[in-house]
Amino acid sequence: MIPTKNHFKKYHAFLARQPLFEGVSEDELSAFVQSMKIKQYHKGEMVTFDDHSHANLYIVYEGLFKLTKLDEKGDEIVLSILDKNSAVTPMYFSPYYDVCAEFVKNTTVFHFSGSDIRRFIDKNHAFSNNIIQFLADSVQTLMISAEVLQLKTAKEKVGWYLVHAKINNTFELPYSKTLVASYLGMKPESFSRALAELKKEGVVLENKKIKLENGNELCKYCDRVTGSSCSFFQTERCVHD
Amino acid sequence: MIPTKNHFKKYHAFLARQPLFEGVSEDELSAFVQSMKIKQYHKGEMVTFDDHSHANLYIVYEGLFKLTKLDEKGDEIVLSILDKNSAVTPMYFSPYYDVCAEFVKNTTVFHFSGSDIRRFIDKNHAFSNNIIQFLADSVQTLMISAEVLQLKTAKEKVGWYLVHAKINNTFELPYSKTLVASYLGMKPESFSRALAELKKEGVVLENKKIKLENGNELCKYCDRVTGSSCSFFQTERCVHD
DNA sequence: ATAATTACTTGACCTATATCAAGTAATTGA
DNA sequence: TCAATTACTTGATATAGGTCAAGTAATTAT
Repeated sequence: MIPTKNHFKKYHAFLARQPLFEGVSEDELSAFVQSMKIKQYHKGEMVTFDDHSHANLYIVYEGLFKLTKLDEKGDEIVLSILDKNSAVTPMYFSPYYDVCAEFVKNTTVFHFSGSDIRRFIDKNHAFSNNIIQFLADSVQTLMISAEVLQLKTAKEKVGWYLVHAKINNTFELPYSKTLVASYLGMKPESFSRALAELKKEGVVLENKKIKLENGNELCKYCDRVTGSSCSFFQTERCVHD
Repeated sequence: MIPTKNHFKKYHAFLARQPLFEGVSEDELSAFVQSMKIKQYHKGEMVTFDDHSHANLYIVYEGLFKLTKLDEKGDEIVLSILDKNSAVTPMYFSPYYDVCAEFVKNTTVFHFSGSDIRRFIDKNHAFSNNIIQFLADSVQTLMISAEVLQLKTAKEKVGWYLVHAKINNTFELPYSKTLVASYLGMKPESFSRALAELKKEGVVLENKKIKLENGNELCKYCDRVTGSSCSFFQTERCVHD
């Protein structure tokens, strides 16, 4: 699907808000919108990147899906959860690396071909730097995930996940328990039991809303990078130094 | 330590061989060598990146160390093992992300300051693209590690690690069993038991040398990305399609 | 509005790998 | 070269979280 003139302004404005396009001029951004393709996926769909789609860069306009890696036995790991404004680019990966996108909701993604992206990188310095920052963020996120998945107990994993919702002030679990559990590398049963443990510590999750008795019950589950965007950070209320 | 004129040519040649500097002209490379600093670390040393060293890019000239993340209990995960020619750049990471370098052997690293690297990226297109490729490779490696660590059994993890040595034709375990075990997120005892299991399948590890009865015993532990550089790949001897 | 489906919970039980312990083998360093 | 240290192995035991089962609650679709 090619964006109609009708929608052009809307998409332009959407891209302008993306960190990937920060510092990119209006004119240059228009060139991006011109080369952009739109694709919709249905809830329940599972798509693997083939040689061709490997070369693309994707930005989620609307919806929800998870990037997973499946093994022969049918077990899966969730590499990341992507929703509105998330981006993913397998374009620099080996074409033999087969990840899978599983769509949790009906989803609209914008994508750019590998050759277009390479052209933009070559002539647009801000964009090139944004790509570097985007990849570096991905590296850091994956390193933190590795740490969470390998070092933390079930209760600590859930506490760690919930503390994000406290820091961004939504106090809400953004996805279903099952989805979050799989992202944390645990089974829904274990997630449920971990929540029961946390309840004893004053952390209650009631229809996706997190309620805290004193307000600092989740601090012990926080990591420093996440904590650095907390309003408590570097005050005496914060556990980090 | 600043490189002496004496060593200048040697270091220049070393950098010229690094993928990070591929496509960078001789002259430009000389500018890199000028701005380069050298640091040596001793076996057993443990160093965390402070606000300042966070900004650097490091390349290992000689030696061996592991990048780890420690938790309060003293448990650690090994994010990567770095030896000659390995590179690492925390420069794009949050200054609050505290990883640790543990030196396994006496090690010499070259490093470049964040501001120098940013300058090089701005004026050198090939270098900028190399940085993008380097970060993308890191992302892919971390994703594959996540998969190996979460989805595979102890025996599968060890088999997966050993298959690399078959594919690169060294048939040698490059590091100590304990180090490899920690990289695979397992204890030395489990590594030892996994090796005992593999022995039953015809895989023998004898003073770091891998011996195979038929030659294809490790193929079942291979992943497609690793397998794509195997001489069996896309022949009938390969398990991948 | 109601049936069907999916999400979540709780209990009983199982299993892979960690832990602890005690030993042998290999490496390092005076 | 020999003592000290570190690396590795093997067995016994513990445990966190997975699996299976059966139920309730919440969504979704007709």
